[in-house]
Amino acid sequence: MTKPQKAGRPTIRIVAKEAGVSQATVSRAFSQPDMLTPATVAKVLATAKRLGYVPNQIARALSTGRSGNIALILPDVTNPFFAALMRGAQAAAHKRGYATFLGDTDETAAQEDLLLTKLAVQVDGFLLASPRQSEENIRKHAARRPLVVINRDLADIGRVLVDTTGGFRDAVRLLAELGHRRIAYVGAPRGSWSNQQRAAAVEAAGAEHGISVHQIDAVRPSHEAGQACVGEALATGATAALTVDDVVAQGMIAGLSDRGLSVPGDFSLVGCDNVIASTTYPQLTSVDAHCAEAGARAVDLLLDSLLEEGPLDNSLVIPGELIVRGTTGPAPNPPISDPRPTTDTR
Amino acid sequence: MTKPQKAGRPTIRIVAKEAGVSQATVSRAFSQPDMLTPATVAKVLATAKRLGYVPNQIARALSTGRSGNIALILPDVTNPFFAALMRGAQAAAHKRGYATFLGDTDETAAQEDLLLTKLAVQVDGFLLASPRQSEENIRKHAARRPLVVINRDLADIGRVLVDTTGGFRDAVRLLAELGHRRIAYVGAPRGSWSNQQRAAAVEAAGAEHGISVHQIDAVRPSHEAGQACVGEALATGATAALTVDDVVAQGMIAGLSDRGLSVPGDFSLVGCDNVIASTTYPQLTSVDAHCAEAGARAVDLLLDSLLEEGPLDNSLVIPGELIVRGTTGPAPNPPISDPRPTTDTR
DNA sequence: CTGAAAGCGCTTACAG
DNA sequence: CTGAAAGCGCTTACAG
Repeated sequence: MTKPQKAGRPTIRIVAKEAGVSQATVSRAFSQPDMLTPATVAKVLATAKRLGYVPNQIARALSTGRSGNIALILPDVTNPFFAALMRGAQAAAHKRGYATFLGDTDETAAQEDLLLTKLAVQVDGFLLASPRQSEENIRKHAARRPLVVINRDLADIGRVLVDTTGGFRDAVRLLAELGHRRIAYVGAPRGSWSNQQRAAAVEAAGAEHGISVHQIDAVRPSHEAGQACVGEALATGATAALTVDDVVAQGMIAGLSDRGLSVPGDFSLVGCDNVIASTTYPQLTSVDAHCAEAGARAVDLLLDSLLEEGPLDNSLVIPGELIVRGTTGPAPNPPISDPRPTTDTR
Repeated sequence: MTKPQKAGRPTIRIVAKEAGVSQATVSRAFSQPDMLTPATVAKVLATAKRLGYVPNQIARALSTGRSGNIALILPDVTNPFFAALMRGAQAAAHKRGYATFLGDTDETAAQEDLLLTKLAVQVDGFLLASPRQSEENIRKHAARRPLVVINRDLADIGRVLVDTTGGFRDAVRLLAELGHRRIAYVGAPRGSWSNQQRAAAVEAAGAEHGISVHQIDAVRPSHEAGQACVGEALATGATAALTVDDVVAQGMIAGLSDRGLSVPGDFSLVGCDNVIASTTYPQLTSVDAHCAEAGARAVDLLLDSLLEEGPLDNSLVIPGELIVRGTTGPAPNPPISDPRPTTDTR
């Protein structure tokens, strides 16, 4: 086996010989220039540039134990929330000189575990978004490598939490003021922290305003699942729904329109994340989850922790607030009923 | 500086001592087990497992020159086309034991160049999707590392091309049959291969069917840009538009609805990619770009090429076909005119 | 089939 | 401020 592409790249030794200094000096010119005379640094850097020398990260990593990489593990890049999160995280990492591995777990705990294990040696730390895994397992991985969790509340583990409680409470209040008396909350996956948090907020706010809340579990936070939930929502007599994310809400718009029902005339809808919300038609009323910011702040938390000793135990809460757009309106009077209650939407 | 987390991980030496064999034998038990007695392999693997030993990829990479990593460089993960592409690529790479770096270039050539340079030493090859960079630059990088380009046609460089020509021709024919006589093509970015290909297909098919085609450049392939193009499209007297992707088409739906115009009653629309097409309202008629498949096949091409000698020169064309949904209908008679021709949509 | 040893390209105490 | 040398954890000709 030939070692691919080795031929062309100059090593530290070549540069040292060419510049008439030792390897150590070349190394220092790049990593600790203040240890050297400005003149030496200049000389080394100049010949390095002339030869096209770039420090080999892999060798550096083996020697120092630091790779300059992080990994972002998430359930599904195709979900706009995670895409935005990733964009924010990648940009923040790049700004601080780190490269980013991506691991898409396809919403499964097993893939999550596998990726965390496999990438461990190649990264200085992990970002784990909306983990589907057991707490015990997460702690096991966190003990091995610095790890920041996004949207899961685990004591003593670095975490960034988007707290949408306030936004959902405001949304319920808005619906109450608009005259809605029965509402639904559509969530998924059942075990996810974000979902539980939002469900609880809706429940509490519903009680406070004296309106009844029906909880619906979607199979997955997807467009299809949202569409498929419309029948159940209508069957409860709800005139409005809040959903775990905008994708599900958008699915519900489609499901309602399948039945000839329009939003917000016949039914009101509130989504969450605010990433595709402004692109749907009609534009979604949504709780802003500050996705990109959450990703960037998680990177900061992780990289800051790398500079210090001791375990990583910072948590950061980003409040998510309600953004009112075009899918919330007065309750219909009388409440509409499902025009095709017996038909499966699939 | 303490070397982070080094303490816990057993090395090959520990395993060798514990199993009573040499380091070479432990190494071979993992990478070339058929060189050893089954009994030896079993013994080594057992003690490795007992000690929790996992081969250190970094050390392996330094020694062999192969990292087991690839990088996917793309303009914007937030664009559903690229998100789907990435998902396909990452899954295919993972299936073959490779980890994937992600580089988001924010649609700029400079970031693209930077990421390609910085990641070079850490990867065995690159996937470069819809490059915004000069051909010369791409060739420079391709000479350094195996590289497969997606949606750019560069002779002698490995590439996967989604050929949507047929789909766009069919779309124009469909519009002609529906009675449309003036249509628009809305594209971006101007220099992109996909955009040029689609623009040319629409132009040619328009000529063939005797209908006039007006070309519009959107600033960026985004929802906002699509929305902003509606005025220009209506001003040309077009009754239908084809767009470079679904996001732009969705933006046009919004822009039309801003003016009280409905789709497909007042205006017909054809998008491309078919990734969010089924989630828009109304559902978009779109040309399927087989995004996930393109990503997966590009990975296969790249990894296959790593096994052989010589330069990488395979190209693969994936045809994209028209999927008719709800945004294409008969031409309005007479053609509608812009209800607010002088107002800026922004 | 197995081992001893050199080497991958860096970094970093330790001297001077 | 600079250098000689050991070491990071593997792999792989080369012997036997």
